[in-house]
Amino acid sequence: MGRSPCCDGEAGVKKGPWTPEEDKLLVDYIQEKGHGSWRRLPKLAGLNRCGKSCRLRWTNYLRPDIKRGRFTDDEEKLIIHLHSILGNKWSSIATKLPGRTDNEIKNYWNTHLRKKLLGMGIDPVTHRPRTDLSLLAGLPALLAAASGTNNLGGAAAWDMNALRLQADAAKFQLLQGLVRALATAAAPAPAPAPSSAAGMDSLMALLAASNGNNNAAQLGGGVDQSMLLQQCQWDGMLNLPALTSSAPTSSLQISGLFDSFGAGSSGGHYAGDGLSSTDLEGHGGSNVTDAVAPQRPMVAADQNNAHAAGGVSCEETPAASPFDGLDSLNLMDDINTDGSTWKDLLEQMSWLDSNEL
DNA sequence: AACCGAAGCAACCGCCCACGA
DNA sequence: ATCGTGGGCGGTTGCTTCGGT
Repeated sequence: MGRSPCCDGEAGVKKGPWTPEEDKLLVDYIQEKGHGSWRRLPKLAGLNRCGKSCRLRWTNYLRPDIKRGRFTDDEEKLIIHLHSILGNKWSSIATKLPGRTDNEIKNYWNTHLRKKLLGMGIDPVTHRPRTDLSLLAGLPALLAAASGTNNLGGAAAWDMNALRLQADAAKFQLLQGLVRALATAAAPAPAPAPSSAAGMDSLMALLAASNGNNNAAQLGGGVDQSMLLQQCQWDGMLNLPALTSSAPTSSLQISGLFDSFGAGSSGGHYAGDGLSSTDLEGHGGSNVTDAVAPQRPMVAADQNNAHAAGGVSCEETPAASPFDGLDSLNLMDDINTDGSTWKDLLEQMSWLDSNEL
């Protein structure tokens, strides 16, 4: 059904950019009498605009409490965090960012943050690592072909970066599954949440087993497991509500696991999320930093992206971060001549999926 | 200097929902 | 219970600006 546009039948109603004179008419009228009925406002204010246009102009641009200018790092992080929970509920997100309008946040998301997340290998819709299995399935051949030359051109190099992001994403997903498996295994036990050391040991054992080789310190590609684990920890915290929604009995275990890991991280304590929409009530206004997402450890791709996009986390990551080692991530080493390593990984992932908690 | 494509953003469009008659 | 209206929302468009060639 719906209703007809408010300006239907109003021939000659002006559209397009507002002039300073129109702005003044609108501001003066609203400040003196309030907006009242938006439909009647244009005529009363002497504007040749439709009411809807007036309302939009006022709420998105002329309102005196609007904060203009560049989004701060904290605002960026908060938007990303809220979007991971609320989705495209821009008005809801805007209520947590005083002075920002839903339209402004929406535009900023579409033009900046969405690209930034994509560049980090994170799906901006699900906020999970991107895993294009069809691409991964073809990865061994692609990498083998790419490794056939030591002189990659620009396009080929770009492709390699994309492939590395996909590879990282696959590992993150695998690790998430392992964390869930660990939490479920621990669920029947009445014991308190595992300590950081105990949790780390258990995960290391699982990772070693899952890796299918005898080198417990490596998870392919020369990536130290503890580094990947912390990456997984960061990612797991961001996605915890979605992960635990299908396994409520183990959510506390998972939260505890992440809590204990997070307590010692350089980014400061960040409790296992478990954040509901009602929890958000306390995260607005001056407490913006209380609600921001945890700092994601940097990987090489992040640094490239942050450099290009004025990233939020690059400068704040200590130079001596253990994740600096990921700069040397070399996926070539992940691939056996027959590509069996990636095949194993994909099989492990499908096993995890078929045993969804 | 001129042209062109990309990026950014203000504004519009159409649908939906709440509410009152 | 139904219908019409006002207002709000998310998605999209198109203009402007910027940077590269």
